[in-house]
Amino acid sequence: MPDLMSTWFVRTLREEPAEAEVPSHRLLLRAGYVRRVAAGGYAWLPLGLRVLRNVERVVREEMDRIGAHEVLFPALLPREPYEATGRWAAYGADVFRVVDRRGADHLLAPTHEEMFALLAKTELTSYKDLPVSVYQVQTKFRDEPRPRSGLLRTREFVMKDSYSFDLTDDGLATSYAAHREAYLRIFARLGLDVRVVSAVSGAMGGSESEEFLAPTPVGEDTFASCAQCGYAANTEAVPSPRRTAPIAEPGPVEELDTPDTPTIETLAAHLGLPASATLKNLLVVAGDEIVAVGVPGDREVDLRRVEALLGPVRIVEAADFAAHPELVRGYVGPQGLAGRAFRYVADPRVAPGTSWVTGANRPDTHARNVVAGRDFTVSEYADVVTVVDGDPCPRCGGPLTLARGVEVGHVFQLGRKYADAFGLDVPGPDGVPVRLTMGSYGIGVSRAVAVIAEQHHDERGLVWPREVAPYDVEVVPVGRGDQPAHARDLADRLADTGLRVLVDDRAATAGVKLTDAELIGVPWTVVVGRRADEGVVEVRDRARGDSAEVRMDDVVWAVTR
RNA sequence: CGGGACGUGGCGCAGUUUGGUAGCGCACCUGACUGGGGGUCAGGGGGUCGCAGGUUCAAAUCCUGUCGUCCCGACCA
Repeated sequence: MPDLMSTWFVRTLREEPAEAEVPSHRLLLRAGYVRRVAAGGYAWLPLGLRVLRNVERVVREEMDRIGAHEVLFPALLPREPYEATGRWAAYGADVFRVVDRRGADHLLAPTHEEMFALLAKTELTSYKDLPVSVYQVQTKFRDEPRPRSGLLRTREFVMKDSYSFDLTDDGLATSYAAHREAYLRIFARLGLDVRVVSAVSGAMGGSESEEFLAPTPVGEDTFASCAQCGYAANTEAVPSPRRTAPIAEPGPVEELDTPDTPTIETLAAHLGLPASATLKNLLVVAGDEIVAVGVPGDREVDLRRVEALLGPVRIVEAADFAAHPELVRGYVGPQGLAGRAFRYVADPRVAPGTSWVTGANRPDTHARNVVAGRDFTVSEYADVVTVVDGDPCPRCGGPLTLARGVEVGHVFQLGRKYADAFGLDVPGPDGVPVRLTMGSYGIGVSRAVAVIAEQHHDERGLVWPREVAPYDVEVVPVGRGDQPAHARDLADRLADTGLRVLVDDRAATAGVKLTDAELIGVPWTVVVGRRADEGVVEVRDRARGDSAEVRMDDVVWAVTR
């Protein structure tokens, strides 16, 4: 049976909701797909729910195709398993915690690695049970610091998460590859343009990890790609090139009188040197330790990457300088840190043998010919700089291009982190216990709906890909004569063939109905108008924007071609 | 959490500077006309001005506090 718009309780909005900035948010609100309930919380209205279900259907079909088994866990989980892996503490403020009437701690699950590992522990009793992959489509909760951009970043969202269990590293690689392929099929079917990029694993732990980023200007992630060799990575995962040789044989360290040059810009201007010849030293506080981070002066320190290395940090403040008189604000140099207890983390460009102009640890004084490995020691090399457009590709050296994207999927080779935490073993063929290895794989299902809208819209409204569209066809009667009756009749016939049909039988003007049809974005609109009595209607293709006059008997053919 | 903006009928906004009858557009209801691109005319209903306290003869407007929302930064599907 076709659905009738006249009986709907949902209305389209003529004006832009003030709260919405990004296109997907604006259009999903205006077209009546969702309504906001709280910051980062949305109600799915009938149209939106149909799209969400379609995305879920595609995800399930492709997960089932690689042999994964669907289950469903609660979102409300006990504290203990998360204690075992250390994530009760590690997740910090990002997890919603609830206390029950007996005073016991629970959490609203941000992800389910622990629970699936425990399920595997009780259910998998032999090497013969492996490999196996299990998944669920389930609501996740994360107390995001800042919900944003409508459905792109919410505090409650639908995620497909799956987990693979293998006996060997090779097996894990195979399971990982199967998921990766399934993800590519899923996103292709959803009509999403995605890039697979190398990623850092973050809170999940594990080694190999790739993100599926959907390029869009409103994306929160920045990724780098190389047109020459196809390399692509989240900028947080792009390694810095190691500078190989010093430019010339450096002389001894020489102090320079450099008054009023506390910044790299003022210093470079004063000396007439490029900023890249200087060594910038950023001091951060990690825990109760001060760590110096050294990068070429023309580079920005990426604090996210520093935090990936050191945990949460803050930039030193006046009080820290007061507590450490040997640190001269604006004139810090690593040679002065030698012999003191400071950790010195440096970009690989600060390679042994390279020579720098840097602070002399005295007010208004810098030093030149300061050589890494001779005059100071780097305690640890790490990728801590912000990657910029045009940086060399770590694989082929070609120029990298930066672009923004939204993460719609992420695949991890977790390894044995969770298996170790729970003692996840099964007897092998020889009866000796084998420690399992895990992978974990996520797709942001509700986010995908927004990202599809982000990638598929025009100035008139949404333009859904066929597979996820709430309906296949919208039938719009225009005219007061026999058109409404013809429209109902045609809609019934279309629905009988299995098409999902919406009829705009509202008592509205043609303009309102046609404008709404474009806003709602169903792939095909059938306008039953002037020539309905002759059995001729107009079939419009929302994506291509064209239309054709078609005999009513041929509409099914026209919209399924 | 740091920075910025904003809370006034369902939606979009004005009114706040300089305190004095709460207003406009859309939407909604009734009637008539119109009928292939958000149509016209006439009539109508609907608002604790986020909340609490304070100042004042009088507060949407001034003061204090508080809650909420959005945007920019640090985290993730």
